[in-house]
Amino acid sequence: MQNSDALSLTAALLAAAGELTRRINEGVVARGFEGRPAYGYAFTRLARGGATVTELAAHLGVTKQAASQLVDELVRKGYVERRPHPVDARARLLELTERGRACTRAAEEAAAEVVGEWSELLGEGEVRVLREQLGRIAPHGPVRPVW
Amino acid sequence: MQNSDALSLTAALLAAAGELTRRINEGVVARGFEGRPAYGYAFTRLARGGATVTELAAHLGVTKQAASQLVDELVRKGYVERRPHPVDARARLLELTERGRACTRAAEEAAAEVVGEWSELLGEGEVRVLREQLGRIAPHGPVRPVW
DNA sequence: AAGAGATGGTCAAGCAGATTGACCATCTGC
DNA sequence: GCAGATGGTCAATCTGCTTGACCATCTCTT
Repeated sequence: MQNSDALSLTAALLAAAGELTRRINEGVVARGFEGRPAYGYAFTRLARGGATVTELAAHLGVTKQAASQLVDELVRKGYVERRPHPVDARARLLELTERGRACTRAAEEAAAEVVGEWSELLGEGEVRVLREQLGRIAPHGPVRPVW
Repeated sequence: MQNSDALSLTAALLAAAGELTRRINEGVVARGFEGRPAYGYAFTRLARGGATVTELAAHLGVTKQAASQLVDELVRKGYVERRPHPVDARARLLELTERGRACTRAAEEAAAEVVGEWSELLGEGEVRVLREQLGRIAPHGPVRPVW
């Protein structure tokens, strides 16, 4: 294997990830929600039961201040609520509103649409293999690309 | 296929792309070059003969002003030279310096190192299939992820 | 040959999303 | 019950990018 092939794999990964992210965002917007891709990564964390700002920050790989600003935005747009934490009076439990859950579903639909196209191209089994292999090579990769 | 699986494929793609990008950058730094991941995408364009700022901007998917600022930085650090364009007096031809080419080689080595690990995990053939499939599903994807 | 519009590039100002640093309230362990 | 750790916010700042304005040069049409 040539060294330069390794860079082309990087480019292919970034192209595929970028394309998918872009089209999910488009699909979400087309379904009547406003947002930027970062929302999705917050939603996937919040969807499995609430989280604190600090937990969300860790999930996103940003400071808690940055996560807090994002949450401000999500609250302002009606996707998330800040509720008192049941056992820790310092903390607040972030929870998706009904609209937040609807937006999550819209993202899933949009993603499924694109992946559906890919399945037609490669076959459904191949796409499944792709996901499994990606999971094996970067099980703890960052949720968002570094650059 | 469940809709939610489509999002997990997105996450896996982003994780793998982010991990690879991060490790290439680490490897480049470890080899004595300073930079951020964006450099690499500029280098790959400049490596195949020079380019103008406008062409570089198109390659990177940013405005020509942003590309010009990046080039300022690359020139300041000694990776790139602005030379007069042979046939167009408005334009300038950007070219990698010897140091710029060395940095490109360092990135290729670093990338090959990571991909080598992946080959041990999946097998070399599987990695090649991975690259080909990614190329098929997003042949015109953006060089950098949208978010 | 010349003028109009397109194009390459830069300067300047502003914005968005992130960071660092300081701070307060509350929790936890000795 | 006190000391230190932790959750969260406010404020200031930074970085990378955008938009808008502008000049020099190219290209097309006549």
